[in-house]
Amino acid sequence: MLDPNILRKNPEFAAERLKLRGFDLDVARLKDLEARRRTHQVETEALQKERNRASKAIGQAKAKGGDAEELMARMKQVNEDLDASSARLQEVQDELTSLLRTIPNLPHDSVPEGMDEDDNEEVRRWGDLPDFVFSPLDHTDVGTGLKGLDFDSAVKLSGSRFVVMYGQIARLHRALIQFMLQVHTEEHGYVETYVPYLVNRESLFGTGQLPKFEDDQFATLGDEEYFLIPTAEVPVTNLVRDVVLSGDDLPVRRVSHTPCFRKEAGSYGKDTRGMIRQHQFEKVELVQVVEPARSYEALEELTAHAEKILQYLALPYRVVTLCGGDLGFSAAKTYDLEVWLPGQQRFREISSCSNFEGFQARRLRARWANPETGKNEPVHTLNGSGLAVGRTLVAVLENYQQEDGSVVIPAALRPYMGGLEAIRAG
RNA sequence: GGAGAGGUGGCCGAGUGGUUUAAGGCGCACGCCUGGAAAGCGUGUAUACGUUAAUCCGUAUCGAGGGUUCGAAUCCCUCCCUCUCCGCCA
Repeated sequence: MLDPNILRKNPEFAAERLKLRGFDLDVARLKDLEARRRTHQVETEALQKERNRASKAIGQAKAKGGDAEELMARMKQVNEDLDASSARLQEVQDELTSLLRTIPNLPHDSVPEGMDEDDNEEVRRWGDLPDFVFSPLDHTDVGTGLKGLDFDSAVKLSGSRFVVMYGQIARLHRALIQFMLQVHTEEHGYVETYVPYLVNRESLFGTGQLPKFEDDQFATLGDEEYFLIPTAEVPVTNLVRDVVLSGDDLPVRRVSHTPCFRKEAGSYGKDTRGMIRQHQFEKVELVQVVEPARSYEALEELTAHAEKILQYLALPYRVVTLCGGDLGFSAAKTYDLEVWLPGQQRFREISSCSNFEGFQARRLRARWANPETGKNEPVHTLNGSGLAVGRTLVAVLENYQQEDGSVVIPAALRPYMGGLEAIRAG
């Protein structure tokens, strides 16, 4: 949720910033609703004041054994007016709230203009693109060739957009998770965090998936309503919901490995082959909760932490700043890490690192006691994949494939693979 | 699945229809006291919105929503959540 004071005091400014992401803020409607809210609020409060005063007078009169009939009769009219007035106020407030909830975050000043991913701005590249003497396969062919990936069985069990893994490939997948957790906890100072994979409606609202993106979420059937988490961001960030942190608690840095479940509604026919876009995938997620003044510094750090994994794995990648039009609903600024996939001859997203500023924090009522102002103020929240495990497996299979169909195991992963140096067929 | 208890400010906790304007305590902040500290004493200490130059002040908020009433933390209804015990269970 945006800071309501910005919308109240300077809606033109908000509209200007929102234009950058292609969102059209109806300033006239907003102003009209605000004006009406104010009118109805003043009116309602005046009537409430009248009621409170009269009630007290009645109480005092009765305490003295006096007669309060006349006063009580007069209150009938006041109460009727009050009912009507507060109904009008409620109506306007509901309309304002639902409008407010559909407004995305304001992009940061440094966010480039643009409509879609073609307008994203490349910040830097790391690593040399591999030079294959043969024509590299995509991960689907590499994995099925090694009998480590099985999409046909997954279709039987569940349908499309799932995978079954066997043997050393399944183990490699697990090794990636262990390796990522190891680096982030031991080298980057994150606290390993285990969380529920089923969450309630309130949690999804807190991080911004609801109410707007309910169609993308899997939910359980039956009396109890649970949503399957689309990312660990949801449970981990919601840990600070309704919490007032002290300055000493900050920054909060948590890393969590979870499966993620997404309907991928609206991406029918996109990436149907292989394990790029799955309904279920593993991810190691980095979450930070920081004091507002430090959040952009934290975004750079968090992005570097995610990059470190790709560097250890010697996977070439680039960093792009998402343009306004490509920015997620809750984010003020996002860097995507895109890894090179030789099978597709292109860079593909493997991590998304975002600063949400106070947008999530206001929804979550996540605050900190600012020693300078002496007030409880919204914190800033950030997160980023460190990394998407399935896609990292894809990148390893494609970048480390050999002409004979085997896959060399990156040196950094060998300790997690019992020293194994390559995965071979048979 | 069954039975019971509970939800009040940053925390604990009193409060069964009207001086509750939410007592009291803890914590915190400031002051007094002190050579310095502790103890003690005093003052202050929620959020949002409205009003305002600012203060004052007003209104709302006692898990949520609805109802009864001139008036609800308190009575009634519905829902949510937490805890305890029993049963089942990896």
